[in-house]
Amino acid sequence: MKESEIGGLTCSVARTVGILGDAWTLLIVRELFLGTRRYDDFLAYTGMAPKLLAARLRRLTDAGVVQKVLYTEKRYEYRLTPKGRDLYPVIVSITQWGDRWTKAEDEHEAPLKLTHKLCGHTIGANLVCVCCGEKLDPRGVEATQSAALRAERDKMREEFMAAPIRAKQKVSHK
Amino acid sequence: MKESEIGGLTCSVARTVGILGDAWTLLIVRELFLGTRRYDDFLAYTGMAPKLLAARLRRLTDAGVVQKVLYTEKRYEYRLTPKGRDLYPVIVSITQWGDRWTKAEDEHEAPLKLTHKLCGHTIGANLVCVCCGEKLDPRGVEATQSAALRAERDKMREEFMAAPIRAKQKVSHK
DNA sequence: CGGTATCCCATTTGATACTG
DNA sequence: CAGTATCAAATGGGATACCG
Repeated sequence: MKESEIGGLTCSVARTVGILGDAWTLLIVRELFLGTRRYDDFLAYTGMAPKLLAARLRRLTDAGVVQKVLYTEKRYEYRLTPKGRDLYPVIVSITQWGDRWTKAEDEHEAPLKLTHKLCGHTIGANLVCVCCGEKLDPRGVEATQSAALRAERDKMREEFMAAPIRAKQKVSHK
Repeated sequence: MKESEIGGLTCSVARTVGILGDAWTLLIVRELFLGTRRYDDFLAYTGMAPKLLAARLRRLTDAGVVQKVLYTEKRYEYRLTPKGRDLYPVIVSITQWGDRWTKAEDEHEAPLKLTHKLCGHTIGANLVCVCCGEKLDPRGVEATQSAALRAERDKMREEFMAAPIRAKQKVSHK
């Protein structure tokens, strides 16, 4: 399979990854949440090549995550749509994981401090069950695959096993 | 800047993205949370080339997200470390965003149903403030950059503006 | 089964220049 | 400011071979 085909799979992770799944795009999303809106600012703060930025912004607008908004006669800026703003939990989760696990020895301060306006405290974000409000962890959650997802995974596995080399190996054992 | 240098920045998002920031790696992490542990199973369920899988697994083990565990005399399997397991909020956020926004017209069922064992209900995960328990959204949170982050961003911007072409453009306006 | 190594072509990246 | 154009270099990815 090609990287570009990942977005076409049944899995929600795969589909999301098909839109956001590269480093530059995630940096762009970070910038959007920091308030960056202009082409040159994205260039300046991410350090990426113009061609790449253009391609990524097109992908994000095509996906409906970002929209081009006219802000003067002929100047556009890029803003998150509601769909894009809904990526907030994703970017916060990523940020907090980075804070917890990638901090350098001599760093005592998180690069980005998130303050919750409502209670005035620095945020530790938790992922909780909407239903009962308890914190979620892998052990407390059971994942059930839909019929469609299971079918697709089984098919991938079968195709993998049926590859010429694998098949030949099986035969050679007789 | 090169994509490979992103992980060296001050920003937590950039550092995390330096480890996880490509489509294949995120699919591998998905598989790990689904219980996949063996090399060939990763190949089968992701459809990626062996060379790429080897490179990604090495990066993940180097980063301490995954560890190789001997499960027979000479067979290794790949498991999430505590650092890796802590990626759960990231992968769940991604999954749920995909469920909400990338579902096809004729799909009525989420590909992956997450059931919270404690309360027995399908999960809708919320990101909440640890302090007051309220749901977090971009508008309710204020992001403050650390001195180090601000310095790095300013430097990037300056370097960008100082690039030969930009400088020349400024001069030409005289 | 569980990988690593190699060859090879297609695509992408990234630095820089150029344009409206 | 907001992009396109160009081009050399790197990476991707597919097939297959090979080893414990």
